[in-house]
Amino acid sequence: MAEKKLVEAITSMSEDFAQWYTDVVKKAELIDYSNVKGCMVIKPAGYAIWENIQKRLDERFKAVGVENVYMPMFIPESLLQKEKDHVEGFAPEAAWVTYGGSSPLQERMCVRPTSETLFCDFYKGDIQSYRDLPKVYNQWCSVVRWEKETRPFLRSREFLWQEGHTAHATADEAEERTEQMLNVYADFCEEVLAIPVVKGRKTEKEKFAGAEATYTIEALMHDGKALQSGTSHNFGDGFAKAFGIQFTDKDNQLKYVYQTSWGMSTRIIGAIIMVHGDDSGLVLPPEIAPTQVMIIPIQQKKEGVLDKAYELRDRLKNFRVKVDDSDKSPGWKFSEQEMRGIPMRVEIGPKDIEAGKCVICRRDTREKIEVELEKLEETVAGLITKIQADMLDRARKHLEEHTYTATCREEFEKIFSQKTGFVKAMWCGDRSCEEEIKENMGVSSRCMPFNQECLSDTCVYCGKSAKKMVYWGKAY
RNA sequence: CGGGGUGUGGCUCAGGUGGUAGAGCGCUACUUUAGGGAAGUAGAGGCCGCAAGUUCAAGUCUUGUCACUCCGACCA
Repeated sequence: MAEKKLVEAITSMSEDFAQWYTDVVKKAELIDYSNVKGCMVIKPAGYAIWENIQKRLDERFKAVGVENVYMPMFIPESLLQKEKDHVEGFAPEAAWVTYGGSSPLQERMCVRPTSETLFCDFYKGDIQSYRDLPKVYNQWCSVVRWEKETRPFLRSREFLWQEGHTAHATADEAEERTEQMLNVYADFCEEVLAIPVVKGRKTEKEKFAGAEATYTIEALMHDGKALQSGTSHNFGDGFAKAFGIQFTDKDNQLKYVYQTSWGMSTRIIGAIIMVHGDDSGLVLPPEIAPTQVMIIPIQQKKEGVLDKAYELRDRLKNFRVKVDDSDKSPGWKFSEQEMRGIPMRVEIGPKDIEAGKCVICRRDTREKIEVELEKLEETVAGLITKIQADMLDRARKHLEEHTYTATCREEFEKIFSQKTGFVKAMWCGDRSCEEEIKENMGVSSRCMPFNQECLSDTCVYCGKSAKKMVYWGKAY
């Protein structure tokens, strides 16, 4: 966190975290509010981040055999209704199309809130033999959920995401794929976004509508609230039975397929903001930053300064680098670079040129480093790696320092009344108990982590015998 | 879906008891500046969210309506 706030336009985190978030989103020019309620205009700076996320995630998908497709954006009502739990889960927030031009439709269609039903309908006709399996498809698209309260990136009525949908011959294979994709997300978050996550399984109450099991990665924001950052669902053969997706196996028996789905959305940009940002604005990990280095000329109208800046840019062509040659003052440009979260800037002015040096300033620590011009490339390369690693370390430290343990109800309630973060505690496994915790304490189960520990023998809330260790927290 | 708040230049807002529209910032041009949001001069920009009503006269009063926003419940 920044010690000193240099830009007045951004509310400090400690004063009002929600306002800070909005200020950062606006000042970094990631989005603009649109006149369409609950929808946002993603501006170049924001969309470029999403493009990098797409690129880096998509290459990881391809490496594990995923193929991209595109499905219709409309779902006829009858199709949506085929799986009972699924309809109940999504109908309340569906947007309906009832007219085509001026004539009413014979059957209304919803704008996809998610595409399980479309993939199932397609797979039903496309899969006949075990030779057609597995299907490992993904689509990049937008979906619509009629949210009542919206916030940039975290919750909007339309958002961008990818949704993977697979079909397999066996339950084991489906389970394997579910876990594999969760790991792809977790690795992506840590290695590319520098966001450490807790991997685990959702409780029955929190799982996806229609799923047999939902796995999740949970990240912890700066204010101690949790953000579900990616999910992977194992559907078993539930959807296959509802939609009649059958294939003839090697033994000439007709069988139902086993399915999975998994997704990550633009919401993850909210996580980047709230995990790494500080009081001066956005802080982007170099791996995902659309611009990694901003070169800022000082006294740029002096002979040779701009030329030198362009020369440095050309030397750094292996990185994503730009020169801010606008007619603003240097101080303005510094602030601008910081609000936008550009990982480092290179300051170059007459004094530097004379001394054969430049000044590099890291965005994450604001440390200023004097660098010999001959060593520019290697210094920048080193800093990119260093900043990325340091950001992950700091985020991990924050996660660890805000993860508490409770073994009795009194302790459990005390922690949440005083602090925000994750609380690890044992749970009996009863839905009613979980609901009571939500009701009385305002915290939900985030996940049952894969790394289980036995903290005690009894449920932290009701005292019955404990079945699972759960991460609890307030969530976005 | 329940509760609160706000609508006046691009943005943030000021406009007691009704009298015909203002400031700061931003924007445009020029000049001087330049190592942490520089300064001067000159400009451009508003049927005051919308619709009725009261009145000689409505940004201001009445009613309705729409939009946005915040806090809860529901959700990625």
